[in-house]
Amino acid sequence: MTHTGAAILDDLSARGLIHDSTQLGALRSRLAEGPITLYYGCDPSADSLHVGNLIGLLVMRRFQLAGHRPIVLAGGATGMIGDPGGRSTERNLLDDATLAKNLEGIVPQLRQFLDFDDSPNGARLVDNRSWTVAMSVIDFLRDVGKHVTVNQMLGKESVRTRIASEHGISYTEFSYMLLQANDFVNLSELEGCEMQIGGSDQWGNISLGVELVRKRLGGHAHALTWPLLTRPDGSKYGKSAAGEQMWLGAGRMSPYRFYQAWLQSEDSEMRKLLLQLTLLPVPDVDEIIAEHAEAPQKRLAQRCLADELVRLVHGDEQARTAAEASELLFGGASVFDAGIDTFTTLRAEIPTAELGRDVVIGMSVVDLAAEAGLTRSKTEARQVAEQGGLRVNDEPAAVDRHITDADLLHGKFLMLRRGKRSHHLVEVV
RNA sequence: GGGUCGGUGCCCGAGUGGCCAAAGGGAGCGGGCUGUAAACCCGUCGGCUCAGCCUACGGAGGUUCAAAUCCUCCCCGGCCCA
Repeated sequence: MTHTGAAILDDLSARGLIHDSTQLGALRSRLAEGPITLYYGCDPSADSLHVGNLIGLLVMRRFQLAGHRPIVLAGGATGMIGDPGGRSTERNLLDDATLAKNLEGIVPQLRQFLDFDDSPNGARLVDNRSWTVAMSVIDFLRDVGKHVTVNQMLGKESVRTRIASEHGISYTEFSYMLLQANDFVNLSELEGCEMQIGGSDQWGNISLGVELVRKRLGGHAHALTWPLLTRPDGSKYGKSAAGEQMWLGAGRMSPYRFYQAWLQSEDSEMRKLLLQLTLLPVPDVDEIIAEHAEAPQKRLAQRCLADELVRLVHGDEQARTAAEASELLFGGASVFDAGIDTFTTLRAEIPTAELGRDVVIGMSVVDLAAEAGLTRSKTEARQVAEQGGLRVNDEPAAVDRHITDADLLHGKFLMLRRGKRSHHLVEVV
């Protein structure tokens, strides 16, 4: 067990994970007294979590490893309302069925990060619908609304920007922060929860919750936020360099694609990413960075990051496969030496088109590239071929190249490659 | 409601009867260099049955041998007046 007691604050600080917080001194002495219960809210608006949730999950993990008790709040109720922050238009309300389906996808992902066992610091998953749905309007106004002034609410950045926008903000979304604040109160009462954590964009909502807990219960309430993870150009780490949404669900983004996305991180970002997105001890990270600096072309740091993350999100087995696939596609080995099991593995990791044998044999590469989805059109395929960027089984293919039996490896696989980084597999069925 | 300016390819933006699939820039894509990077250089950048054809310049009609460019009506946006 690492960083017990208050030492975890020093670790978080060393990783650059503390942005806003309530009185750090008070929090430190509280943590020194013994295990604390804390919570982190996830938005269940999709059936998978995404990179935006990574830091939260990991910070929860760090606390759990330090002996504290994490609660994941799946915002079933708040998810139906929608946080007004960061968006310019009204959000669609989620219905029960969608919510249930989304939770089904998210729960297994949470289990990858946290131990949900019976031990004193076993994680808990709660849904705020359990105390929100049953609450009457009268109770809400009396127990929550009464303690918060509209002046306070209007002062929040998320509300201000929405009021200034042409679409405005509905009363429903305006109420969001009250529901979230009420969550903290309920978790405090029901679970003895004393702290809420979240990204810095949540600070407004979180601090309101802290105030409400203090007013309503007179109890302890602490809060901590981390800075939002951004790229050097200021954009969020929500998408890969290729522009794909970075989901944690294998069904939405294959482990290989996920691995590749992190592998392509910039040198200048590596220390921050390793510190904030992995559980590697700080000294180890510094060692990796030092070694990386001596031979950046080896991309040791990127490999460590990608490997750690795939292992955390998808497990050891997937991390191994993703690394293997990457080595095969980029390591310089010939596809002619690859066994059939390798193709079977690749098949699950990269886009694969299934086509009939009679269709493929005799087909021109240009047509095949377009048909397999490697290019958007035949014209594009032709242009890529003319510029020497189209390959069949790693051999440059001219525009007039046609597929023959000899091109089918193991009698059924064919590797199409566009440029250096884009691969499609064709499987004859 | 009146007036006025404008709506061009993924985005910005030239073009005001033929030489326009339409300047220039950005993004994208391929090549070179390299580290599956950054920067930089070169090329490419609507589609197809590709020396040609088809579809495109807000929408629908019209004038003309010929329209993104002219005319009519309609839709949408900016600004000014009421």
